[in-house]
Amino acid sequence: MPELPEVETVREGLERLVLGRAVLDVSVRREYSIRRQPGGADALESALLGRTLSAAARRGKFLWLPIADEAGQDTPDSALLIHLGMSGQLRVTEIDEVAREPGDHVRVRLTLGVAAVVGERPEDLDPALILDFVDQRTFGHLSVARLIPTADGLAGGRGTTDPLIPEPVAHIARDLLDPDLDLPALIQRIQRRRTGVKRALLDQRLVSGIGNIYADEALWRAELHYAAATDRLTTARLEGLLTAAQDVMTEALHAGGTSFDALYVNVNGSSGYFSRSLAVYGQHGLPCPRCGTPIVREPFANRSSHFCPVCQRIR
DNA sequence: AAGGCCACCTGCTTGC
DNA sequence: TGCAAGCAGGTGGCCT
Repeated sequence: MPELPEVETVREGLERLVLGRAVLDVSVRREYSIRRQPGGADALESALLGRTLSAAARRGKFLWLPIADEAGQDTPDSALLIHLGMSGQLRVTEIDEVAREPGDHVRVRLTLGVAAVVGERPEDLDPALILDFVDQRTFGHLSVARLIPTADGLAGGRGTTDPLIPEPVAHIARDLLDPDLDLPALIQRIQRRRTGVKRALLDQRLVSGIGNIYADEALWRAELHYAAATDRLTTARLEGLLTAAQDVMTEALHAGGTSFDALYVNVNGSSGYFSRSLAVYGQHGLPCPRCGTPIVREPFANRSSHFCPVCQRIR
């Protein structure tokens, strides 16, 4: 499901709904979903219980919630790290509405305390919440990770000003919506690669957040073939491609953001509103919106590439 | 040692 | 109808 726009939509939902809340209970229903957690469920639980979720940050497709001892304490040194994989979702529900057992695909359930604001009267307190990590295919995962300094000393990602990043995310490059992204440097790094341009777009160590959908959409907008050699692309061409990727993800983010209600943190990429705006992804056999030629799907790196055989030629 | 392949897991769709 | 193969939005690790 989730590429950058979907994960950012989830981050915004978390920022709105769970900040300042304490973790009251941790229930791991599928060990595999916390396979990256050293020490397993016990370690996850003891790292989270009683701690406060103090921010909602994102770089590329990785999300993290820094955890503090108490609301407002010093800069946290660890965070709850979440990757949604192919099919992950987060759902927030008021505890009173959860009368029945979690559904089959709920892999981890957190119970979060009331948002404690000093001076607030009890009747004004928000109710406790359930935060469910739902994941059909279980490629997603969740763990508590140490926060370490960023390589460039700048903010770790969207949603935080701290120059810190979870250790397992340190190798992930800044994404195209990150204000601290160095675009000229990225273009040079791409030109120094000897590979096909789509492989470069999908390499999260080079630029993060782009997945198969937005890679195909950006290549179509920039009129580039997925296998075009990176070391033969001009700076102008690459600027056009990266701008197209920025545009398509920004548009998807705006479309995704509209389909939200207050207590449902959703991930809805292809089934959501934006799927109607896709030019090539999943559109094989349908006419290219630019020239009318039927869109083609070809095997690529154990998945598929969708493109217009006329607009996107190798030269 | 950069580049590329594949396993990891579940469930739905397609085709014989 | 039944069963197998194909397909799905990601990525870490391992091979060359």
